[in-house]
Amino acid sequence: MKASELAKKFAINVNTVRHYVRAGLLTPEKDVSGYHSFGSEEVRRLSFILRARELGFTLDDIQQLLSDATQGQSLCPHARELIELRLREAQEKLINMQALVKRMESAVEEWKKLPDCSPCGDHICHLIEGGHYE
Amino acid sequence: MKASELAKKFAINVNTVRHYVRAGLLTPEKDVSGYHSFGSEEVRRLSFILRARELGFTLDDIQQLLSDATQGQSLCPHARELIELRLREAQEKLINMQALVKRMESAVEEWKKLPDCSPCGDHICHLIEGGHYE
DNA sequence: CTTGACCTGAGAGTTACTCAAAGGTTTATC
DNA sequence: GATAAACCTTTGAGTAACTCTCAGGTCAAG
Repeated sequence: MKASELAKKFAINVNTVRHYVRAGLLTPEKDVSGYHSFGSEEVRRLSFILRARELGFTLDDIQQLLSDATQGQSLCPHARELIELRLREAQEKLINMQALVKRMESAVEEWKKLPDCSPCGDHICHLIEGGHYE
Repeated sequence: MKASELAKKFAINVNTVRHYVRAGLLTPEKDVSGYHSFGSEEVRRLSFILRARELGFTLDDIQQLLSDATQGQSLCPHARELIELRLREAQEKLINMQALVKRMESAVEEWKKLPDCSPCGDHICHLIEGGHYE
């Protein structure tokens, strides 16, 4: 199976496949003409990668898990540790995003009540400069 | 005022100040020995930059707003357009983050019920491979 | 045999910093 | 006056996870 076929199978960009090859997450063989040849093992690895990605693991995490696995170690404890770390990070990021969206929504609301102004010596943009949205 | 003094005044990293200079957001003069000299205009610009950043504008957005302003145009309409765009983007990102955190939380919960397994021919890591968290 | 549709690896671009290296300046001390 | 510490500067690289582009090789059809 060539890179483009693999990409189509999983409905991802072919460049993403190549990116994973470059990063060492996938290690396909090569045919005589230098084309990648992905076998069923590589298909299974890609499926693992995509599922782990959906769970919030970084590519580095996934790389570690895969190399643990090929060394015959049980990677479940490692996976448990990692996801709890990534979960905490994601929760924190989520809180920040929520606060940002709230600030933006407030600003948009407040600005509806304010007129546009021409710039003068004292203002770059009074919408942004003022403390109106807090 | 030198870069380090400006950074201290706003409690930001001095490298951030330099980054804004490099990006053209701040345009300080130079003294005889080649040191940056930030005047009150630059202080006001940095204050604008930081406030706009808090509202979710990108540095590129901010650059545009500032250059509009120096060209004597009213940038309020532009600012309104931009923030509505950035707000929609942020809302979408927020929804994705919420879904991700939910998936992660479900996975952590489900995994508590499952034992670790040694890797065998059929599994890389059954925690991740299985459909247990959906 | 040439055209067009593939494939490859390598390199750059994205965001907003952050850090480090190499070298110039200033200040204090001896 | 020499020197060392503590500044400052510009420049280049590193971060995450792709995405895109480029130059060049391969292959099937007409």
